[in-house]
Amino acid sequence: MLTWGNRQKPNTTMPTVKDVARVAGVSTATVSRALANPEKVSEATRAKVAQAVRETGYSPNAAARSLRRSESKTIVVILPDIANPFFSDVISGLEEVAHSAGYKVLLGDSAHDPKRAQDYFDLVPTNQADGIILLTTEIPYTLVKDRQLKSGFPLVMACEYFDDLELPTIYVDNEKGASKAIDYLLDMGHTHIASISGPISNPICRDRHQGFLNCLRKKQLNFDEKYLRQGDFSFSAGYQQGRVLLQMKDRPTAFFCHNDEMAVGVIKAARDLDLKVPGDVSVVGFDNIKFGEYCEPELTTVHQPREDIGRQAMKMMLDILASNDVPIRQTLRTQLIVRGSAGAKPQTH
Amino acid sequence: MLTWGNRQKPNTTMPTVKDVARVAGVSTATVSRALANPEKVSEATRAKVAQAVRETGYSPNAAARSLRRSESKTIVVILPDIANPFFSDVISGLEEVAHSAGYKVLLGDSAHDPKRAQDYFDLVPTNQADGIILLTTEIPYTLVKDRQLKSGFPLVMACEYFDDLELPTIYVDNEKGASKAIDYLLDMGHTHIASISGPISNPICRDRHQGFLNCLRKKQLNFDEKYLRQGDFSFSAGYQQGRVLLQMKDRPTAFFCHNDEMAVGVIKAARDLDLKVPGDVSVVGFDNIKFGEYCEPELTTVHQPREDIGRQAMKMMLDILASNDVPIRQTLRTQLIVRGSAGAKPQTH
DNA sequence: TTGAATAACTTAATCGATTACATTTTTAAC
DNA sequence: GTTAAAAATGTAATCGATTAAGTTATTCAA
Repeated sequence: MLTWGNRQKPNTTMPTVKDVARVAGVSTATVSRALANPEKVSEATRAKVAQAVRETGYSPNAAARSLRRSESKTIVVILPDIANPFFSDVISGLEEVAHSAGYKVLLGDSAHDPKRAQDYFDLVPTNQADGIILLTTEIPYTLVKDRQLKSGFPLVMACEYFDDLELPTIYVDNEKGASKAIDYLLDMGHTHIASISGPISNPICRDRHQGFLNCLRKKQLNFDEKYLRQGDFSFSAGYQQGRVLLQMKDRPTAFFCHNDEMAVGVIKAARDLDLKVPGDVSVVGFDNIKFGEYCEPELTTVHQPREDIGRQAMKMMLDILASNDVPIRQTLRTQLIVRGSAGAKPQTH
Repeated sequence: MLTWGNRQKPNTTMPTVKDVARVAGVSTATVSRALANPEKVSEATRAKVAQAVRETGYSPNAAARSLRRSESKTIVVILPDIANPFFSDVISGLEEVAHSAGYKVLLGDSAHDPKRAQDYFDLVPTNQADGIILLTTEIPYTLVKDRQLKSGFPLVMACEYFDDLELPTIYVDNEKGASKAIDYLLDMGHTHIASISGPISNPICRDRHQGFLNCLRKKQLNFDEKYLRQGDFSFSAGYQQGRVLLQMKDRPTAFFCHNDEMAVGVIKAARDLDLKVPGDVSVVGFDNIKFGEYCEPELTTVHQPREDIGRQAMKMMLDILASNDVPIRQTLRTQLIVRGSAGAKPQTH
């Protein structure tokens, strides 16, 4: 078998400021200044240094810089599950802003494991990261609480939030988002609407459910608790819970799902039970993931501006690091995307 | 508006080895050794140090350690597009192995921008990362070539590969994978099979196409070049190319797509043209993304063990860093997943 | 009890960039 | 031509952990 032979630790050590200084015939301080504060150095010297940098192929050692400056130009992003497509776009947005400000993004998949989340949090005091952006509440509360108490700890939440913690947070108005979906279903005559929620321990799920209930109340409709089911945002949770609901004697005629994957799961459950969507059952999702446009029927859903959330979150973080004031809570707008998975209430029902 | 007030740079500086040494009543060298090589320190001292660490809440400064050790315990993973669900699972696998070995994963979305890729590569010589794992060939060839020439540069490829570079690589046998799909379609009587390929500049796409052609040749069938179309692995590429092909007079009866998203795009194109899948057109994808189980019809596809690829790639990287021999090319097995999107060739055709 | 070998520590140099402080050079005003 | 102010540069300390080299303490054999 062809192998990649024993690697010799690079014998060619990288050039350092000293090398550049020697080549340019100046002191290391001048080199450093020429690079960081060019305006504090004479035209001529600047040129000499630039030339020496080119000649030597110098680029500054990040560890040394971090040590001296106590900053790493790295932001940790903690998310519950990297395989969830919802987060991809948020991350794109985060990355974009981070990169253009010279920051790197270190991704922390907490994998539903508190120990791991802890590890990632520790990167900040150890100077490996400058701040933490949380995309999940699914980590030990005390972990977050403790940091939030230290007012110097750069911590930003995005997409979700903690009820009782005053953290800079960027998310969507979930209550209103849900209302848009429910009003739409009510307008189409549905009265038996089921809800496949995310974990109700999650504040955004409670908000969405609240939006749901508000709409019913406005129409003097009661919500039947048996129509509320919890899932974990996965396809299969939607499928399973959907199946249970669809097999009830008085099955709902419409579903509101707390994310698109569960909505797609419900659609599949309906298909397996020979129920037509939207003929027999209407389904509305949340998030507007790319895939929704390609399922059958195309998914009616509530759009979240995911890249924007990412961009804003990273901006907040950079503001915090620059000691600028930052809003405690900032919400972005949702939008109902009407496609084909929800229709009029069936006559026969 | 409620804001998060000006952050005071943490006044409470972190404890250092010195602090621990003072509290424990030993030298810093002893502290360091007690933590790194406990067996070289007496039972009693070890206990004192442990206690002092607990008391002070010490945890070592990563920048200082990196500087001294010239290693960062960080691996950069460069991928073309983080929003592509194919990569999520690969990343999960990478993360898993990295984390359990005390390494962090820094994600680099090259966003199809050569400049960015360059930036990420530079993290290694500047000591911010110990190695690079490439999940794409879509970056400047010279960038990779240059590094590959330095035999000390820790570089691993996964999922894809460069034709003419001897890099440690882990991927799937694409030719064989494609053959499984095509043989299946041939067995069902199809003779007019279209191929929606990824960019043909991509070696894995050439391999897949080769597998395709081999199967035809074995059956003495010719491949009509007009049935070959290139896409960029997106839903919409599949849709567009699929639409074009399906509107031909002698439209193909089956499609082989180089990934699942394009396959789903083709299915949608067929639906829009009132063609039944698999009644009128059969479609086979590649990758076996989660979503394939939830479309209508469920997607027949070629499975790639994505998490495994990720795990193996990271293992290779760690081996390289430990100066162990590493195979130049390692392939994993694909598997044909038969679901509902491909069926017999229509009679009428 | 002595000496050699080993174990347990300590001292101090080191990694490389940054920057406070000190020194030299230039500029500009009179 | 002086001189004060401003600009440019140099010197050396610093960030915090690691570790080579040196010192002291302990063990054990004879």
